[in-house]
Amino acid sequence: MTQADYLAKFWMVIAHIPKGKVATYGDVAAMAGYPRMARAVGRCLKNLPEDSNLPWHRVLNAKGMLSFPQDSAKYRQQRQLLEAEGVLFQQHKIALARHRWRG
DNA sequence: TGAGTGACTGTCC
DNA sequence: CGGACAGCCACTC
Repeated sequence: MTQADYLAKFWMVIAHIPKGKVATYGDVAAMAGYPRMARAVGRCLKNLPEDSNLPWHRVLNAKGMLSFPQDSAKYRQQRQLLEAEGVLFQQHKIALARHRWRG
């Protein structure tokens, strides 16, 4: 197993998250077959090129919150993309129970 | 070479 | 509900 192996799997899992649904970093890692590799998922997204068509905005942390400072451009961008798909925010949190994707 | 860091998490107070 | 903590692993000094 190499780094490229799970990065590729994370990519695939994320690509399969349905519109209007979300998954946590841990979920993505587990679905890809690498439980406890949440951080690796984060790294994966961090390295994503701007022009990738990966729905990276559907991935959030276990608290149901975005992993960016709330006053950052990234936060606003991700939140807008999610709301555009019908994902509801309660203050700064998402109703995970309602939108969490079960592969 | 080793310590610090980070788009993280589950468990245990 | 929140805070501390130990796993986790590639990357950067």
